[in-house]
Amino acid sequence: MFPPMELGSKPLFPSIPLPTQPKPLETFLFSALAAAASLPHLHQAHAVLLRLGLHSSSFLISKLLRRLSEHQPPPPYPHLLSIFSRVPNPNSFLWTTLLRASPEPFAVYSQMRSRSPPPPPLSFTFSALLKSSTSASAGAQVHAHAISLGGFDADLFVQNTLIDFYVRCGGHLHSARRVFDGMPVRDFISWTSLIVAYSKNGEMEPAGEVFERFPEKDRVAWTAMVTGYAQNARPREALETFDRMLAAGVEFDEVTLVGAVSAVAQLGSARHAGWVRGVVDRAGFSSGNVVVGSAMVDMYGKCGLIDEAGLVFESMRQRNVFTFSAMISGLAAHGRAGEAITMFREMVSGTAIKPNWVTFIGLLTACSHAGMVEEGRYYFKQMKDKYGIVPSADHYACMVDLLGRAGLVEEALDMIQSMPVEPHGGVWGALLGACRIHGKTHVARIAAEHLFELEPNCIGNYVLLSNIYASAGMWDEVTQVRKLMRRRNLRKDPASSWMENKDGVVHEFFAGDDKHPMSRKIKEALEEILCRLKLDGYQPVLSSVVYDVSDDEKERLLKGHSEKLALAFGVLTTGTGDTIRIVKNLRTCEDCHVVMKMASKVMQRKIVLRDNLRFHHFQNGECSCGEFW
DNA sequence: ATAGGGTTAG
Repeated sequence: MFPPMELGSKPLFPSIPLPTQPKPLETFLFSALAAAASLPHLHQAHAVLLRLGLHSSSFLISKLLRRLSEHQPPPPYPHLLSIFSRVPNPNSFLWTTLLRASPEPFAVYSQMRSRSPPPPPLSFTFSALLKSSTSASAGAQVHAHAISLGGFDADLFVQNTLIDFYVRCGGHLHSARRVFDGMPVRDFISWTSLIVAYSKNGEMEPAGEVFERFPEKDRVAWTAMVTGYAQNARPREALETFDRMLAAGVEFDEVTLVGAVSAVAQLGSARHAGWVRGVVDRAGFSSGNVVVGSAMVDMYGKCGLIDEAGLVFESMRQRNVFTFSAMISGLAAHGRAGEAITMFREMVSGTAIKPNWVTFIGLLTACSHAGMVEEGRYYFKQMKDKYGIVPSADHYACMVDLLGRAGLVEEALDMIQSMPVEPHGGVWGALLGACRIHGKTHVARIAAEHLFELEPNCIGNYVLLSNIYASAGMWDEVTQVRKLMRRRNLRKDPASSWMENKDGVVHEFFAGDDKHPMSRKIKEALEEILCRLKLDGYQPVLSSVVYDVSDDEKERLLKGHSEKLALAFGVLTTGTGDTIRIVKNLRTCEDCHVVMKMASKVMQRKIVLRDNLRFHHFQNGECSCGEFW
């Protein structure tokens, strides 16, 4: 398994220049070990140590073990142990190195303690034990033991590790805080660890308080705040913090930018995307860092600029499974299933990158949004058989969506009833969505019953069911659902659309509202647009209204839909060649979809509409979704 | 030796 430990004919450590002044042999060999570029190099180095009779040096052997265990995958533990066991009197440092590499660090620790005299543990020894502790009580025992030995009750290193440990083992925030409060001396790492402790538990307010109290905020602490807000779905605050950091003159790095970029992705704002791109470019990180690049691919996809995402993807020097998955999901969200599939095929045949379960979510979503049932079935099977990925409930949700959208609602129901994992809300929700498209009231009732139990507070499900009944003219059932909503004290999310004008001001519109300062002009502009569309044959799609009212009233309600108001506002406030970008919080209706298509042709405008789950690109009377949404 | 990083469905 291991290469023969013999000296080759090639120079051993070509990257290490010979010392100009003679240095002690051990020091020289130590730096050679540190720089050995590959596993074979390390094995050769080991052979040299053996020849020179230095295999008993704790100093050198611990470096060797350390370097060996850094490799992926590391050599098996028995191999490391055999190297270790040739050292007659291992020191604390070497014991700790072995302990870190061992599958059972506690066993190694007790062996170490049973020596006579026992080598004194180091801070580093306890941090290694804490790293491998999985329960809070195990960690607390290490903590208590360290204190009982004396000399560690105020050890900065051990205490810093403890803060991190208490959070990692399941959010024991109070214990982490107690350690922090009891520290006589704190450094950057103590402060940042506590900030991260709160933010990993979704508690950004206390995180912010600690941050403000920290007198010497450094780059990492600022980054922890930016990232914390981004990871807790608070993109505005993430970007505000990033702005403050720039204003304070603190240097940022790639990690900070990743936080900022992912915040912009959540905002979905094309203007912010352009801004953060500029920051990344000026800092010189545009194509050199896989993580920044992958985050940018994702960001552009989520901001509606899918072609820009493709350009970033192409320009990257390195790509990994995150990069490909982000690109595939982006293409899927923009209805470009063919390209998503091509990208997947290129990934599996043109690179050594293995797809993971997230990659398949993107790929299956692409198939389902394009109605490519057979392709979807094929890749679902491939995922299991060829890549050995066990389908999760999320994957089943994609499959139910795929079958259901394509009209195979009964087959989708069968799949749910026979799937080996417990279906969650996403799975039943996909089925309910399919029932809405295909008017399947019977299956809808089944799906809804499960959803009302799994997600009793999710309003969307009730609205969907009531709309399905309404479309079928089952008004008694509609009343029943509405009563149930009232009983459970649920209120409908108002539909809204928004767009950002050139100055970055976000204008939000609600159905039928006239609160916008330009409301009168917007309504006039909309009337004019609709008139022009009618000359081209537009007829309002009255079935999009799910209330039992007269046709005139239906037409009036349709005119109030928020995305139409946003469209009129866009026509009024942007230049003739500009793309109009609208975001809507819910699914868009048939009628608005028709209006957008026709407007894109009649007014010669590109319109990008993001609804709650995907992008529609309207151009020349057609939509990228191919009528499948 | 200890702190901050990207991809996920309805």
